[in-house]
Amino acid sequence: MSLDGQLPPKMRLLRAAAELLANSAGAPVSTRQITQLAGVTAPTLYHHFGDKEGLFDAVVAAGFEDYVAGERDFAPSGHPLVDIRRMWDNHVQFGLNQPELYLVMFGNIRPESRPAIVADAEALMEEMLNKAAMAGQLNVQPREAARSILAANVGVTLMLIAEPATERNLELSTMTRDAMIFAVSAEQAAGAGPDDSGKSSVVVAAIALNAALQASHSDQLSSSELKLFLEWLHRISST
Amino acid sequence: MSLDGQLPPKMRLLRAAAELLANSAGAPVSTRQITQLAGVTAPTLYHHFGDKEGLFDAVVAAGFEDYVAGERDFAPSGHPLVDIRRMWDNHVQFGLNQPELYLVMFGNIRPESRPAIVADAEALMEEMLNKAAMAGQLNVQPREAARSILAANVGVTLMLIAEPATERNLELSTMTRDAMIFAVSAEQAAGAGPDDSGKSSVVVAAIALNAALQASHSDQLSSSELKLFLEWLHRISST
DNA sequence: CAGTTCATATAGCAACGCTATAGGTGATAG
DNA sequence: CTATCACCTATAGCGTTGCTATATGAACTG
Repeated sequence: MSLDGQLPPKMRLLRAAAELLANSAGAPVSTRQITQLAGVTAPTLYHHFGDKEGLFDAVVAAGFEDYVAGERDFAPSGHPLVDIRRMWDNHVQFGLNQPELYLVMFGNIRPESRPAIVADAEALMEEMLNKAAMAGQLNVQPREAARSILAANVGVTLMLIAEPATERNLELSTMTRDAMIFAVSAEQAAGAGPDDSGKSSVVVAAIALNAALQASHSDQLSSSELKLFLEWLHRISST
Repeated sequence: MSLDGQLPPKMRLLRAAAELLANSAGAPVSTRQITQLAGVTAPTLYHHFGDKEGLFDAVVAAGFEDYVAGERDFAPSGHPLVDIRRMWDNHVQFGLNQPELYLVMFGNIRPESRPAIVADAEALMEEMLNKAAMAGQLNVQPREAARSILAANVGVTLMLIAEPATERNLELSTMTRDAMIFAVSAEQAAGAGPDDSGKSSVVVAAIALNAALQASHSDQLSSSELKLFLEWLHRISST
């Protein structure tokens, strides 16, 4: 251990905190661990950061710099809504790559006091949505859209973090993402008539059979009916 | 102070914890506060609940009972998607009415270990979505839809709780809610926009069938044909 | 050189979650 | 009625937490 390079103690504290935060599998990180790893005693921490939370805020700010930098790099694709998608995915990836850091940033919720970082993230997304709005691709006010999308983004990321890593299904993210983006985008209302050309007759049959399945007691279903049903559905699927 | 009625200490602990949790404006609640208010000493707490977290879990379980009861009361409106909307709103209201309790339930995220309550809430919503699926109103698998909606629901509620009460804008909730419900509902698409913005009604029918078949119990499920059938449906509906 | 300021260390406080141990209470068995 | 035993609660205290009052060293400034 010991980050005893010749760096100033302030830096060593930052790095120690970041490292411990990144590797502490869920367990809380104590100031004593941090100061020990930094090769420094307690008052130094409080001299520079005032607070344990102040130190964490500083770590978070540094992490957020990277996060934002990563965003801006590949941001201007010309299609704002595509950029929003990337932004969402980047957000989720950031959360999954550094869950502890992410939890300090977005998971430390307390009533009536929200972390400053949330406002920053909101502003970042609003800025991007503004471009979409100017391109006439937005259905609602950029600010409201940003808040809404970010809320869903955070919710999804938190839920993914809480899951065992083996079970994590990113489809939860993509599905929610597309739902939110679609909801705020202007393209949606395009051509969807209330009553379209009518569903194909095969599908109508499928729905009818569905109703029959629900209504009938299970005994009445012969295997031949099921076979027929299978055949029909098979034919549908190949169109 | 003192909840020294003649209730058993276990109850007094539960009530003391609930009360302190409800009124502790964001500040953490200590076991000493709880035991003092309950007129009891520390070991009693640990005898009955094993843990501070165990006690909180018990409080949460009680709160969740109320929450679920409130859901089921006005649930069966005949229109599952309407019920989902109510469920969402009820969730948000529950969070805003008892923010501390809510934060213990849904805000206490740790990597790789999610609170049991989340699974319960997910199951509750999936159950409701199953009805929608059987009515052919669903676009995706009920489970995925439930996870997605709940994630957004939690995200929105957390964000609202974190905001100063005076600034809370419930439109954030309604907007996100409608976006999510619309996204999973089958009514949206028909022939909208660029290609795959909506799934074909074939998939909708398949999902409905899948839900219906799984709901009808047992006898048929043992048939190998049915297994094949279900498997095949599953393959269609998860595209 | 004296004075001031900044940065770090010594030592320790109050509060935390939790527990080893023991005492008290009620029901059941002899 | 006594003995036993399981259950419940209290006394006292351990180890750790975030944090600080105070003191010491170093490094500029006059």
